[in-house]
Amino acid sequence: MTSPTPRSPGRAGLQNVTLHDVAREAGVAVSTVSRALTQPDRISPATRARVQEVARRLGYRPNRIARAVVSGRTQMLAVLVPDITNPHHFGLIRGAEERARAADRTLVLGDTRGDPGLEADHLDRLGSVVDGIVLASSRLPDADLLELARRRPVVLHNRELPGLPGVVTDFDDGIRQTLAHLVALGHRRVAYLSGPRRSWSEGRRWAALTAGATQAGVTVQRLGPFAPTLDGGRAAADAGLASGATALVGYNDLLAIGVLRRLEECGVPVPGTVSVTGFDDIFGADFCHPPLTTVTAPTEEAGRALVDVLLDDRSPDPERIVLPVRLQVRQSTGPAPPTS
Amino acid sequence: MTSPTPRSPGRAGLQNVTLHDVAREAGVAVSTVSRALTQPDRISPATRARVQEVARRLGYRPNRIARAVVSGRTQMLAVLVPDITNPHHFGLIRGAEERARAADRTLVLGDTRGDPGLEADHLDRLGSVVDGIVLASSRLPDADLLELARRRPVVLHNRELPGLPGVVTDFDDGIRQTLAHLVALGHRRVAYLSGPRRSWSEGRRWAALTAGATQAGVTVQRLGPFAPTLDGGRAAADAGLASGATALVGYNDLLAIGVLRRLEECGVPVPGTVSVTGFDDIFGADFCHPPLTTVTAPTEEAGRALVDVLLDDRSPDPERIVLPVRLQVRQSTGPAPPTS
DNA sequence: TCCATTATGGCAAACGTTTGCCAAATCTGT
DNA sequence: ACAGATTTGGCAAACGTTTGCCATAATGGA
Repeated sequence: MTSPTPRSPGRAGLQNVTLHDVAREAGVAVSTVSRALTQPDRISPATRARVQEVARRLGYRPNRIARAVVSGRTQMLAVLVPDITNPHHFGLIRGAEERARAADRTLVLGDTRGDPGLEADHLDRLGSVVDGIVLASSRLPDADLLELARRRPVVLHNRELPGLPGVVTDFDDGIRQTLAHLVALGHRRVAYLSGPRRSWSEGRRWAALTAGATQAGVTVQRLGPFAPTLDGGRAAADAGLASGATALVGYNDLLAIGVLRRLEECGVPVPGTVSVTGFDDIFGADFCHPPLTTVTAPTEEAGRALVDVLLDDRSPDPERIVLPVRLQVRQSTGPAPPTS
Repeated sequence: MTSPTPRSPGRAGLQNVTLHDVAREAGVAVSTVSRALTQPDRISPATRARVQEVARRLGYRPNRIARAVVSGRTQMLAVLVPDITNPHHFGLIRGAEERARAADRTLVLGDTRGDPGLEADHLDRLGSVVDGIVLASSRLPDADLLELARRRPVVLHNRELPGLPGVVTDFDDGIRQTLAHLVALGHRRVAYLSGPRRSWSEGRRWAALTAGATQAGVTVQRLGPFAPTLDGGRAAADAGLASGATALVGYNDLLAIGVLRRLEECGVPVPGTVSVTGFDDIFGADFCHPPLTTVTAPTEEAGRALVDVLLDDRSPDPERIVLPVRLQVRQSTGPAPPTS
């Protein structure tokens, strides 16, 4: 069973059997074949059966590209995340996929590496191909986003922009809970290990932190920015130690885990000397050493909500959903050391 | 600055400005616009400049769908992985993206969840859209893969199939190194915590293990199958302990880390009572507790090689690349306990 | 048996591009 | 100033579908 009759190669040599082939073989018009396959009620049972049989026998597969050129829809949705290797996005992706599948859409994923240039590039390529776009933690300027949204439905994750629908994690509350936890443990000097300055969530967390700090009467200083990665965390650990703070609030878990690793290497007891917290509750946060106290968010629900909002485009005005968070206390936080 | 003149909505209400619009505005033919933008040398500098100016002013974006319907190529490549949340695939994805970008292709990612049905579904939807497909650890029957390959260029990762190009990790050598390491530590009874039976790599690992075991004069038993996840590992831990083996070889790191967590909970010293190894060297393998001895493979290189092979389609015969592995010894393995 | 419905299938246009081919215009060398 | 070569831009077909519209065939009621 080698390759069968090498069908007419066409210009691309790829297209297999088309509606025309089926039509010719079945002795009917192209339109009849099309209808027999997509609107069966429109064609008599006899013809329909014959056409379907021929289509099956020839191994006909509809060309979705050609279909899209007339319908204007590809039934594909794009999800762009800044870092696909960040476990934080897993839930989002899974949730989005679940809903996309339920709505009979194909999800395509893209990784922007947190680079606005790459993000724009991806959008340029995908923009005219997909029916809608989920942008997670976009780093693009407001103007670009608005312009994009004029061409395609767009939903933002963890970025707020008047006029565009979005789903955001309740950062403020997460930071508030973290701070309350630390204060209850007796911490009075807190250092924030900041992430990418251009990131919306970074600004949001810092704002919440300063607000909460003044209210609770503790001092908080901002260190960094650091790369939101394990390596970034290693650098952040040193800065955090030098700052004299007794508690380090990391921009996210990736960074916080990097901090923990560095501290362990340096023999600094956690939480004995310094407490560490993260944000996201990613894969690994519960089995690093010590397990990380962090803020957990319902990311799968976020993914579901994002796709729901995207597909539910007959929105009166842009929908805005805020997802609740919860502080997951583990062993990386403890009472502040007695000194100070 | 609200939305500008709402352009003619068309049937889909999405298409923005087309070649026709630019042509009309610039007072030239559609074909001239097309050429001015894609083959600049073909058009006089004066006309070219005018057309480009108009295109820019109108905000023209080529419709890649329409472009694809004539060229037969979308410049998109698909990468399908069985579990996008498995850190093992990160390197592959990153490497593939790097090469795709270099070749000016767009990479779209799909998650099959290790389910042949979903995998087929994805292929059905993407098959007629992308120019080529990278299939990582495909669970599809051979026949399906061959049929798919007849329609689109396909490259397999960690699956061997005569007639199709592929890139595989040197499982045999990885298992061999693992076994040698354990034997050197004095282990004589080894248990293999197996993964999905349908997986090609599973069969491969087990074969290598039995072969190596008889040669080294140690006994090895196969437990499972277990789900290749953290939870699967928890179940595997209990089975492993009950087996009386002094060393547990996990199907992959995800499973092995699950084993470690379960053992820690149960207060079983690792490697004091039992040694544990994994495969893949994923994110987390170096900061779990204790850090995991595992086999590391050049996954980024795999990703690059896969795309290279895919694009280099003028293959005389299907290319087959085997990537070397290295045992990364950490603290989860140690001397066999003195008993026995 | 005849008229009025309804069911069925075909024709052709359309979607937004690219591209082969041709005619007109411009240039070159004498 | 003229023949030939080259450049420039337009026409129209093509890619594989979907779909509005029309003509014919089949069906129903009287």
